[in-house]
Amino acid sequence: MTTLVKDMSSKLARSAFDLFARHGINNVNMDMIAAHSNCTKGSLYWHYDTKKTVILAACDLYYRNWEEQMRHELANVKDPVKRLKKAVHFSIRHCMVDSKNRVFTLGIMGLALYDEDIKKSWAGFYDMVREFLIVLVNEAKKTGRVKVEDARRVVDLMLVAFEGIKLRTIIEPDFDISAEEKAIYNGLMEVLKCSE
Amino acid sequence: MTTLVKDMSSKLARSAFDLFARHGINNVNMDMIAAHSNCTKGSLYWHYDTKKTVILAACDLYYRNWEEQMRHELANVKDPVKRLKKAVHFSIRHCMVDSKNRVFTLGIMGLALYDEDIKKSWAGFYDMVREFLIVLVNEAKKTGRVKVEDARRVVDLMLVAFEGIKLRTIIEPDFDISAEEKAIYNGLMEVLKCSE
DNA sequence: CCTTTACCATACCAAGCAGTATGGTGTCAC
DNA sequence: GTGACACCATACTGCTTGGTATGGTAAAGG
Repeated sequence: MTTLVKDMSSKLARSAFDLFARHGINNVNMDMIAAHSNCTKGSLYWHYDTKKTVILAACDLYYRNWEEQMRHELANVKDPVKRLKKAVHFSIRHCMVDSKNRVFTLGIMGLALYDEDIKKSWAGFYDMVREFLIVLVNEAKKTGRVKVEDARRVVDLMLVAFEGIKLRTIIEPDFDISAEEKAIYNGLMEVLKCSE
Repeated sequence: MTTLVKDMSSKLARSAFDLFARHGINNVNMDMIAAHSNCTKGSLYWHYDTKKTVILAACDLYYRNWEEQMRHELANVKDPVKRLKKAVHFSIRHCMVDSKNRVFTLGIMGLALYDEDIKKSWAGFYDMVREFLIVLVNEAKKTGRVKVEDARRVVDLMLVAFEGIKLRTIIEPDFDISAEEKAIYNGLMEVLKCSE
């Protein structure tokens, strides 16, 4: 029986993202995505040419979600130093502590090793995040309360440490990332030359 | 025609490592490994039960190689601060700048996402490296020339930044890691509170 | 000398899964 | 009312690749 759904593409992408984030991208097949979306594999292929296009749609969903929530976090924050701190806090909570987002993005990194399109997709998001944080660091620097010579350099270092901490959760199951949130925040802020 | 080889297991592991390091682990199949080793797939399976056991053997080879070369690097270095510096320098050259080792270990990280045995193998190596560096930092601290409160904390941060920099090479093809070697070294030494 | 090990050449299997086919119905827009 | 779109149920294909089978020979060890 036909079930017409408005914005079916988005619904499928969201459904796919949920499964990818819960089980790991490589443990999810197209049959599972169709079943989880309450439609048939034929319908899924009506909207998406390949599994890769589904993965890329899930990526876009993730990027959009990050932007939207980051904008919301900083909406009523005027002070540049506070904005920077809140941005880092949010990133830790959203991309690291949130296990679904963490599992998804680690899976994307794994795929980026072998697939050019997925690599470019992630690189685009990574660049966007970096430029965004560089702007925040430069604004904080203008206040005189943050002593940073090269905003780009400290943001780069902070971001690689950030991704490295996510990797660490793969190999250390006992690494309680929620409990370590404050220590992680302090470590990353120190890298940004912005410690209390 | 039979070709008997001494220490065939090691030869196969080394051959496999070479292919994994050159093409990426997921792009290498058992037929390729047999061909590259100048033997048949039947022979390969005589020595190794599964592809996974081949990968784990290649890991052990990598770990052994790291230990051996690190020991060699520090053989005639007595000064604790010099030993720490040399260790970090060597790690950058061996695990990051060396593209084969970098490709191999990134591939292992990708597999560790989904396979418990590979995860444990890598975790074991990671722990060994960490404990080793903590000892070096503590010895350097004793000289009074390195101001570190918590050796474990700074080594952890340095290691996650290290792994994060490797990830960055996946998404930034123009990131010339050899050219950046000095900047990377300086950044990591700063994290270790050991900058010049 | 006999048994076991260590290989060989070659074919084969299985299994999973991405992706396609097909004949259909319901919905929507004009 | 008609054509295009958006789905359906179900079967099917292809294909890659890990892993196995089989009957063999050469080398090694006792």
